[in-house]
Amino acid sequence: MPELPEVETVVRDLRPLLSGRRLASVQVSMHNLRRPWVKAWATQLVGRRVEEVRRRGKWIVIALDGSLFLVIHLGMTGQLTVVPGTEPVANHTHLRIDLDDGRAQLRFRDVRRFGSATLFTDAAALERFFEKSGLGPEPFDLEARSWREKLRGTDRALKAVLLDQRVVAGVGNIYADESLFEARLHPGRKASDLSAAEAERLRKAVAKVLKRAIERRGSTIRDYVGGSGLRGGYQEEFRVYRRTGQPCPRCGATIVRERLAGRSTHYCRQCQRR
DNA sequence: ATAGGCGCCTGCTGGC
DNA sequence: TGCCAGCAGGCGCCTA
Repeated sequence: MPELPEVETVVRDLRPLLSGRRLASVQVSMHNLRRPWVKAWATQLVGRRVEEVRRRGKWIVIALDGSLFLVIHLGMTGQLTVVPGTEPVANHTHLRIDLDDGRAQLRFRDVRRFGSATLFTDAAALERFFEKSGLGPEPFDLEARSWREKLRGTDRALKAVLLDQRVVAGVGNIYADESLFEARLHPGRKASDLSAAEAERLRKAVAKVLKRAIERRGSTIRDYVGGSGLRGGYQEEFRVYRRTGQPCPRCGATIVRERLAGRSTHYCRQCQRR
């Protein structure tokens, strides 16, 4: 699911709803997510105050007082919302945390359970976690020179490079395809073959596409909703993703789909030449 | 060290 | 209508 624009939307939605609130009772489901639940969490979380809600790549970080960090990844089908506690509990809801206003509840729902929730007990441990995964720079902070060098240093296909969270954090299958279309680059092009101008075009395209998608509150194909349950709107602006067989908005040629880097990849053969 | 493939899960869609 | 293959916003582990 959720790539950077969706996660950013969740974070922006949750920030005013969670900041300053204290966590009350915690309930976890019997199913493990990607990582098993740790029973001790429930007691560790109770009474903590939310100091900050932020994003790093596709990770949501809820910073609590006492240097505790609840870190959530939405995987493919994760939903993190704050709803009235009286709202019926949807199936596949794995975590519920009551807030101290006595009415609202933070809920984590994840049908496919590819998501995760992890608790870090100090800032250094959280930092080590991101470091160990090699999480790359945020796309809006990408420095032109290091980006160019990074591309020059690998023979992999552009599609694979964009999906690699170590190269740039937050891009997934939708926005990789949309960015490559915006930059008029074939997804199968070898990164090392790009000219400096092409590399720069791609860097700008990624930022432009992600920025616009955030403005539209991300893309909802099936499961994704923002922090207050609202769907996204960027799917209405897709130019290649999931548009196989339809005309290219730029040249009218037919959009094709191919398997690349193990993922469904959409592009225009006319505008995106090898 | 790097790149590719598979498995983890559930649910929906389209073809027969 | 039913069945089954294929597909889905991701990532981590295993191989070569």
